[in-house]
Amino acid sequence: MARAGADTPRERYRAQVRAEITERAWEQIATAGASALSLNAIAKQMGMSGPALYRYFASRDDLITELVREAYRSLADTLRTAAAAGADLAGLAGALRGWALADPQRYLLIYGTPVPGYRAPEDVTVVSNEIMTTLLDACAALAPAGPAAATPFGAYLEEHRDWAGGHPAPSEVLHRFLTVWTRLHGVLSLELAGHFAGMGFDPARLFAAELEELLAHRA
Amino acid sequence: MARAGADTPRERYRAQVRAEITERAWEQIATAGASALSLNAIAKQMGMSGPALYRYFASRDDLITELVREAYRSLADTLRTAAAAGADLAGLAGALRGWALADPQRYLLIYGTPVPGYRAPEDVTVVSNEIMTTLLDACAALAPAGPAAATPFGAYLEEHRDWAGGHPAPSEVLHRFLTVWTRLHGVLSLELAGHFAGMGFDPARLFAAELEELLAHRA
DNA sequence: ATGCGTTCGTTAGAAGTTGTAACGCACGGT
DNA sequence: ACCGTGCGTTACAACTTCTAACGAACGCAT
Repeated sequence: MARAGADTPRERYRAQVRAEITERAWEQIATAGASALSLNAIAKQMGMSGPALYRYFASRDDLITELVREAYRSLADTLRTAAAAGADLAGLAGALRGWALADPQRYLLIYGTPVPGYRAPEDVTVVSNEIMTTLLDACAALAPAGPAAATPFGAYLEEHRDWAGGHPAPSEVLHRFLTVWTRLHGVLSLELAGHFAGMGFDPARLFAAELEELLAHRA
Repeated sequence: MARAGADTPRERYRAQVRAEITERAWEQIATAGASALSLNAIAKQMGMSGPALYRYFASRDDLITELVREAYRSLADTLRTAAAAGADLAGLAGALRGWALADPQRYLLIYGTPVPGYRAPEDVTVVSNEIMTTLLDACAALAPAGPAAATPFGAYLEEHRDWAGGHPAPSEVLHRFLTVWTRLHGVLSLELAGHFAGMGFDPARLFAAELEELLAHRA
């Protein structure tokens, strides 16, 4: 009987083939988007017949789900590594932007347009929580959060802070985290979607300005 | 010879069929997303054979482009109407959110994940500019913009304001518009993508809080 | 070393998609 | 009343995902 993390030759081969499949899939997604991902094309690139891939992924959606998993894990690793290296919120924001620009479609696979019916599997919500916790920690480490930081929405969040998973941060910091998240995503996603393309200014500067204001008014 | 806006019976019929096609297309997109749009399914819903639709749209991408056009026009009309009715920036933000929530996939068709190679046709950039101008006007009408509003990025924008199309607003207002746009989009797109789903708080409150801060610190 | 079972990759095929080609028919302007 | 333009049809090509059945190779156990 094969255990979960067993290391039989068959499983090592299987893991390697799965890795090559996702690698080719990332190439396709980067150049043509997730909707254009073709199992047949991947199979031909690997020198196999189309149906062979179904030994490794039950369906196309299954492969995409694995890609979503990888994307979440990659982002969580990137942020955790940066935080472990002593990065503050500004450092994490920079790491986030770098990660997103390295493969825009990978970022958009997570935070872009979702398929209406799709439900993410349980394990990605765990990694998603790790990402949010890393940013939340950085927000908490920023300011002593004097009483002037109190906001009406922060007070409202006091009664709706279950999503923070028992994080000890005061509700003003939760509010702070949400503004950090939404604002960085706002600039980043519009940049990745190309909406600043013909406008002539450097999106990096807008991102930096938004981050600046985020660090200055620590309301 | 048929002129551009002619009203021959044939053209009226053609316009009506095209309208019904896009209507069915919007239904499909709303329930299954843009990537699941099927010309065949639309044709069967209308009681025609598949290839018949190619008399009205040269390709699937052509249909989607028309939907993008309709979405841009609809949003531009919504904002222009609200502005004409005397809505200030807060009113426009509310109109924007209402329009987005009415059909999330329609919003995401414009501001969501783009297909890497896709280039929007010229006429949608015109409507897109109208949308931005409406918001820009509302930003300009807000504050007298005292000298305290000057920002480094605003100064940078002074030399990169071609995209504003000769709008007379000072560069600080241009910066203000960009923050309004990116922040509202940040909250809205994460809400529409369902990333606040399991978190228990009301996204409307976060949107309102972000708008509040946008109106308060008119930096 | 020699089975034997699991797993892999194959081909064949079903059901779906977009899109083209060729064929009538019916509508509308002259 | 005619006659051309445009519309809808069926047939087909080329693609997609995905299932089914078959054969071969691989690895574990004896």
